[in-house]
Amino acid sequence: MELSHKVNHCKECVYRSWAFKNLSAEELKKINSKKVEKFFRKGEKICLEGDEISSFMYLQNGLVKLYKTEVNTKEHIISIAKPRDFIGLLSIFSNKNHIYSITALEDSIVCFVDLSVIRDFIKTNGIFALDFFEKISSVSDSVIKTRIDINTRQLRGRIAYILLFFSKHIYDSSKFNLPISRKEVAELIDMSTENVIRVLSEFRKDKLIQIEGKNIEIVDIKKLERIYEFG
Amino acid sequence: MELSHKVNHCKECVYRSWAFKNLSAEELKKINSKKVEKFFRKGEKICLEGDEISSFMYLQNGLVKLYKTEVNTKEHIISIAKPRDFIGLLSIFSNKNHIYSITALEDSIVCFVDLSVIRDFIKTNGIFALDFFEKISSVSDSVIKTRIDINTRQLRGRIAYILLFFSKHIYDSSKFNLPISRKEVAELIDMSTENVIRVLSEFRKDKLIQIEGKNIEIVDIKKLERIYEFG
DNA sequence: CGCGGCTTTGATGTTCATCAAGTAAAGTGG
DNA sequence: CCACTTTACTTGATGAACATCAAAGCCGCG
Repeated sequence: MELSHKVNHCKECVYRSWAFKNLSAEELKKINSKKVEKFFRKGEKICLEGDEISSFMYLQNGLVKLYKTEVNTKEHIISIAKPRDFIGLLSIFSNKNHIYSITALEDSIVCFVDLSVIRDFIKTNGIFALDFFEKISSVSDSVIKTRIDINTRQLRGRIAYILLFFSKHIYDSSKFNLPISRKEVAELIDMSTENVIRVLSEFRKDKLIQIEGKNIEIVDIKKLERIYEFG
Repeated sequence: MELSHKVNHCKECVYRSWAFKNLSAEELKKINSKKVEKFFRKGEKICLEGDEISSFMYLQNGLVKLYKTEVNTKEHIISIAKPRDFIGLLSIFSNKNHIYSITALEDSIVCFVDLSVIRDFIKTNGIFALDFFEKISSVSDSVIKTRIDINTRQLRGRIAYILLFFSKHIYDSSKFNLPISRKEVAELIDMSTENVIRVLSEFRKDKLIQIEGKNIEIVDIKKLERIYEFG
C-alpha cells in the first residue's frame, strides 16, 4: 500500500468530521497554517518518552503503538492506535513532556497540530471544546477498559482478545496480517513471548485459526469469542 | 471523626480552587443553585453501574472506591478516590450511563453538580474549560499509570504499592487504618485474598510493617520502596 | 555468508490461585 | 444481651498456570 504524501488543507480532510466539525472557515484556516502532516516509515519513532509536548497528534493513516520503556530495555505497550485516533492520550493536557513513546507499526501519516491552537479553540469555541472533550474522553476510557479486560483474563483469553481486536477493530476482516511481532504481542498483553507462540499454536491445532508467519485467518470466530468471554 | 452536613455555598468551598477558580460570581451562583452535597455513610452506594449519568461528582470528604461487578458477583476495583478527586472518571463525558459503581469506604460527602451546568461552562467559559480539562486529564492518566504499575509487578511488589499508596497518597502518615478489607485489597490489585494475607504476614515477620487487624504501621519504608521498585 | 534478532518446541521450576479447615470478629433476631 | 449466623481473617497443602531456560531452525540484512 502506497501512502500519499500530499499535504491537504484541513477543510478537505476526511477526518475533519471527527472532532473538528464545529470549526468556522476562519478557524480551519488557522489550524491549517499551524499543522504539519508527517510521514513515518514502518518502525520509525514518532515521539519519545520525555520529549516536550508541543502538538496534538492525530493519526491519519497507518498504525502506531504507544509504549513505555522499562528499566531493563524491556518495552510495555499501552495501546495501539488506528486511523482517526488521536495519539498521546490525555497526558498532553496534564504533562509538559510525553510519558510514552510512539512508534509506527505500519507506514503512517501523523498530523501534528500546534497544541496552542487547540488550547485556543477550547478557550474560544465552546461547541468545539465540548465535542473535543467527548471524543478524547472515550479514547482514554477505552484504554482503561482494555487494560482491565486483559489483566483479568488468562493467557488463552488474552490471545483471543488480541486476535479479535485486530480482526474486528483494526482490519475489519477475518484474514489479516499481524502488524506486530510475537514479542510485541507479549509486551501488549503482559505475557512471555514463548507463551504467545504456544497459545497461537494451540489455537491452530484446535482449528480456531490458520496461521503462517504473520498471516492470520480466524476460522472459528464463535469459539474464539467464547474463549475470550472465558472458557 | 464527625463530618459536618452543612451545605456550603460554592463561593466558600475550600475546593473551589481546584477547578472552579475561574468562575465569575454569577457563575458561582448558578453552580451553587445546581449542586447538591450528599452525605454517605461508610458502605453506602453512591452510584451503580448502569445508572444514568446526570451529575459531575466531586469528593469533598471521605474515601470512595470505583469498581466494576463481574459476572459472578465478584468485584474489581478500578481506583480509590480521595478528597478533591472528581469521581466517575471521564466516562461522564462519553457515556450516557455509569460504567462503574461507586461506594463509600469511609463516611463521605459528595458534591453533585448538574452535568448540564458543567457543559454550559465549558461552552461559555474558555478559561474554565481549559483548566477543567487539565485537572480531569491528570486523573485519568494516573489511573492508567497505576493499572500498569500494578500489573507489571508480582505479589510482593503489589502489596508494597498498596501500603505506600495509603501511607503517602491517602493518609500522609506511616501509621494508618487500612480502610478496606483484605478481600478488597485483593480486588484492587488483582490477587487472591489468601495471598494478600500471606504477603502481609511475611512483611510483618520481616519487620517491614507492624500490623494488627486494620491498624498498619510502616516500619521500614526504604525496604518497602525497594520491594515496590522490584527486589 | 555469517551474525543477530525473531520464532518455535521441550523441559524445568516458580509463582500463584484454589481448596480446605479453623479461628476471630461482626452483624442479626429473639 | 446472648445465641446464632454470617462475614472476615488466617495458615497449610496441593496443583495449575505461567515464566524462564535451553537449544535449534529460520529469516533478513549488512
